[in-house]
Amino acid sequence: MTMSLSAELWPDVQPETARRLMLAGVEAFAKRGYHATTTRDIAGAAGMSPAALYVHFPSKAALLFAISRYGHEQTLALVENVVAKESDPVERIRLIVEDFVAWHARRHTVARVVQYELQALPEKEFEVVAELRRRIERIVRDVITAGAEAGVFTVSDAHISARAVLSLGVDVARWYTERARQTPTALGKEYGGLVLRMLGAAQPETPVTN
Amino acid sequence: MTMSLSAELWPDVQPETARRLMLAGVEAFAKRGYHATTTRDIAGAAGMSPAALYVHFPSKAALLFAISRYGHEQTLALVENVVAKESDPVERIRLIVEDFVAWHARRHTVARVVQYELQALPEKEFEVVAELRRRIERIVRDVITAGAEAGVFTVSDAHISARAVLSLGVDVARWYTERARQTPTALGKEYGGLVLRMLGAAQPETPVTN
DNA sequence: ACCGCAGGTTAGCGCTTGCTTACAATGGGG
DNA sequence: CCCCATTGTAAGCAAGCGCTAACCTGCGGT
Repeated sequence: MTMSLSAELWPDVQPETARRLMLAGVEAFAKRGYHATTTRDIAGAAGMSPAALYVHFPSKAALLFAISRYGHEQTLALVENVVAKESDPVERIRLIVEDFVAWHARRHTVARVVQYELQALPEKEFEVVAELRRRIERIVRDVITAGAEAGVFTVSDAHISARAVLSLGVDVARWYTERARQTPTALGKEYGGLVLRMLGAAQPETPVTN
Repeated sequence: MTMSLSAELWPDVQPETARRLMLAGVEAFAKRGYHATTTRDIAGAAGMSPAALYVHFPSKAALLFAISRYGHEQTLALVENVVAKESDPVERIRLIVEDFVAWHARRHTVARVVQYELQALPEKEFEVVAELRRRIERIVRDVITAGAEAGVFTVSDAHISARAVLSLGVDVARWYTERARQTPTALGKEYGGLVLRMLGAAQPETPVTN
């Protein structure tokens, strides 16, 4: 049972035409940036007339917000999921990084918009996603703090460490392309190992897993 | 002997008015993005009429290119400097990261334009800075490879490791602000320690300095 | 058979954009 | 003393922008 990419990305957006517009928007925003993209570009790429966009979204900014919000909710869910399923700080960080990095690689087009087109959001909409971002950062920081207190991590500042961990994941969206030599999953595992060493976690026999 | 920020950033650009335009451009591009910035914004911020920009730059894109090129040349020079002065791979990486991170923090406004407004450059101009970027990445990768062959680093893929090291530095430009709790220099030292652990370098007595 | 509405189109409005043209002021060299 | 290069301005053009008004069309419900 294959499904369209847009249905996979935004399963609960109806109708399918709205999803096609979001997909066209994501691709254009990721490649050229929000402000360099015209509503005609988006509608044209979705195979529709310029005015069709306004049947489904009140403005170009609202389309960006829909994309940005869904993306942030997905990454937050990812992180929350790990914390819910696993309690060991080391494994929590490993899995968070694996999933976070893999998502930013597999969904690098969406991720590029999510991470780098924030500033284009109107103030109110920006505040909504900013709150989601704070929750993500807080979770990572708390896991690191817990690990440090348990003695399994060696860090001088959980704030800075959390930033560094997220930086590694976020920046993947900037450089990853389909032609990369590693699959998203493999890259996630690799980065998981790098991060654990960075946090001074006790090491398994093979320092970096393939 | 104090000097204006613009003279400090671009000492060999003449006349001073051109530098003021570059400074206004940097600030606007960093805050709103290239495409959301108008030539009227830039000229206005520099205290001039809209047409004044075209006395010193043939186009808005040429202004961006001047900013981007200077910035890339500065970071490349930084990295080349370390390699010229130091030969031990561990110290090379430590100093590269310290300087690279400190630059991205201290000059975060310029760095934001350098790292995130690339796509707005016309193709020819983009190719010029892309070549500078490749040289930076190559140097870092070569140092890591040398360290791995000397047995002082433990990495499974120098390509990925170099990307990760640069990611940490680049991403600083995205989140650093003047209100950050660490000075650029302190942040650089902190990140130097994190990176050395990430690369599996043999550790001094205190794993993370400061 | 008819309605109403969701979802689409064509045409175009009012405004802003990057950039150009024509012209003014200033000041150092012959 | 004049000349002209340099550095700036005022005014405005052609194109493209986000968005809207007015209208068309097919279809499920009664």
